[in-house]
Amino acid sequence: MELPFQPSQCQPGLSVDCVIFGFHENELKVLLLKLLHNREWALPGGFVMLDEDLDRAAVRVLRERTGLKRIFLRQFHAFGEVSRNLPGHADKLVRTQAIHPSLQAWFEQRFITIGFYALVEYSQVEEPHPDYFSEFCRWYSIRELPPLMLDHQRIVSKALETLRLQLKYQPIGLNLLPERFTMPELQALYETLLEKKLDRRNFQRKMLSYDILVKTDEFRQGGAHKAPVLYAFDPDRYQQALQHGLNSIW
Amino acid sequence: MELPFQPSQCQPGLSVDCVIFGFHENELKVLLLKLLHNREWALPGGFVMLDEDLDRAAVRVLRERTGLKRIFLRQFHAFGEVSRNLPGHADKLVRTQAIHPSLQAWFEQRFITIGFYALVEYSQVEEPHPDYFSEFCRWYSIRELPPLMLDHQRIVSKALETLRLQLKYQPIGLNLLPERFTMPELQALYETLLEKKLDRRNFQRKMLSYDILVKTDEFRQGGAHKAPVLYAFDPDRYQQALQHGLNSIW
DNA sequence: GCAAAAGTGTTAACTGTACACCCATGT
DNA sequence: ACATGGGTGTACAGTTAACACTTTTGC
Repeated sequence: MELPFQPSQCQPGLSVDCVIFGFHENELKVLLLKLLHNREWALPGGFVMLDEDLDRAAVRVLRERTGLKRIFLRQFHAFGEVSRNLPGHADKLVRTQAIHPSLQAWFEQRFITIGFYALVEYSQVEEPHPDYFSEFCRWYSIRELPPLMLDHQRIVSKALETLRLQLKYQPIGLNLLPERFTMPELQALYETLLEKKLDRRNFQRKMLSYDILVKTDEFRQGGAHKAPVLYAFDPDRYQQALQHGLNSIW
Repeated sequence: MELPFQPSQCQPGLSVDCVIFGFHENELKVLLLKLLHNREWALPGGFVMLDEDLDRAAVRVLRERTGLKRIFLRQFHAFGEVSRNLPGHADKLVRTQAIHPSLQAWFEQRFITIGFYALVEYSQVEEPHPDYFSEFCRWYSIRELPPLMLDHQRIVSKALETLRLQLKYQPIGLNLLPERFTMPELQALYETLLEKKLDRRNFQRKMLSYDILVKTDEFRQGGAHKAPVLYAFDPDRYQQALQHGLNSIW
């Protein structure tokens, strides 16, 4: 039986976990893995090779699960409470045959995990791939998450909190929306994240004033009403806005 | 010879480093440790006990170096590049007698460090205590830092960047200023961090509008001119402002 | 023609900026 | 008395929020 990784090649006691956000049907979703022989779900995660940069490990996990390379990925928190490592956890993994007995010692370690959050375009993720320990993947609306393993619920909450904080001061949407999108679609994203309605006209004006959008000469056809203009983000200006923020006090 | 810590009791390959900021004589300063038998300086840091929460480890480091307990301490980044662990580093430590040879293997590990930044009231830190590996401590203005060990320069830069980001959206000053302070003193802190002059009158109005200050009926006496009013932060409102930010777009 | 969605415009309220003026204190 | 720093006020400019009107499209 081939092992999914070599414990001797990995940084001990350290893992990365990715909260992968997608936006679909006016809902914010996260990609979760269904564990084998277990009713619980888990965040896509992995270990850090001894010769691998921390951030690269997160990129690798993301690539392996979604096939995507160029996405927004940001480190947001290190989770290091002793209590996040439940005593019987490794034992349970072996008993339920989720892992090979030779890996029990590895999973009995006390782990610190570095949380990353990723923003991906939902439709670009064709068929997410489960990892060695999981049965399959699924997108879940953050409003109705299934039971999650260990402290993964908390990790999702913290990621969401960080994402909402980002929304307040930085642009968002690139990586979450298709390359071309309409103003109402962008507004729907904001309204979902903010959990409140915004004025259509003021939203448009404000958004345009940030100067990160490019108006195309195309329209979203096929809708039941007036065809809305398609916009795209100006990648350079978007990056600028990410770095400097949209509205600082001083 | 007594060892300063038991490698077997510590989380392998993991450390915490604290960038401790203080404000004195209109300069932002950081507390640094002078390494033994070495011209380089280092951030106060330490290892994480196996039965110790990550955040607790940072609190402990801070307590051991400054004697302070109640201070602003925030995790800001995990530094995990492979390249931050220089090949000959452990060997050099042994050769210069900075560490006992029995610790060489421990220091040869690849380390990931979690960066924390702390805001402390400069005058409250009586006499900072060096640790086992260092000769003495000193406050350094961030504008003229001495040569720092490994990637500690980068850690300071990232902490400063984070602090300046905080300044843009959140209140600052509690923990950096004495309990009671004048408006011009608070302004000086902002001007130092922002590296620019602000209008005295507009600053006052804006600051008061945030509703996080309490005006006392006392004055700072002894100055050469009109005695300025002393203010204090309202702890509850300050906390609120920290959480919700001062001016969000939406 | 009507309802619903999208684009454009207008005004009033609010906020921020650039100042002027007065007060207190030590020399 | 005056120089300097501190407290308060005001007017103009710029921004935001609330809302009206017009256009397009499917039924």
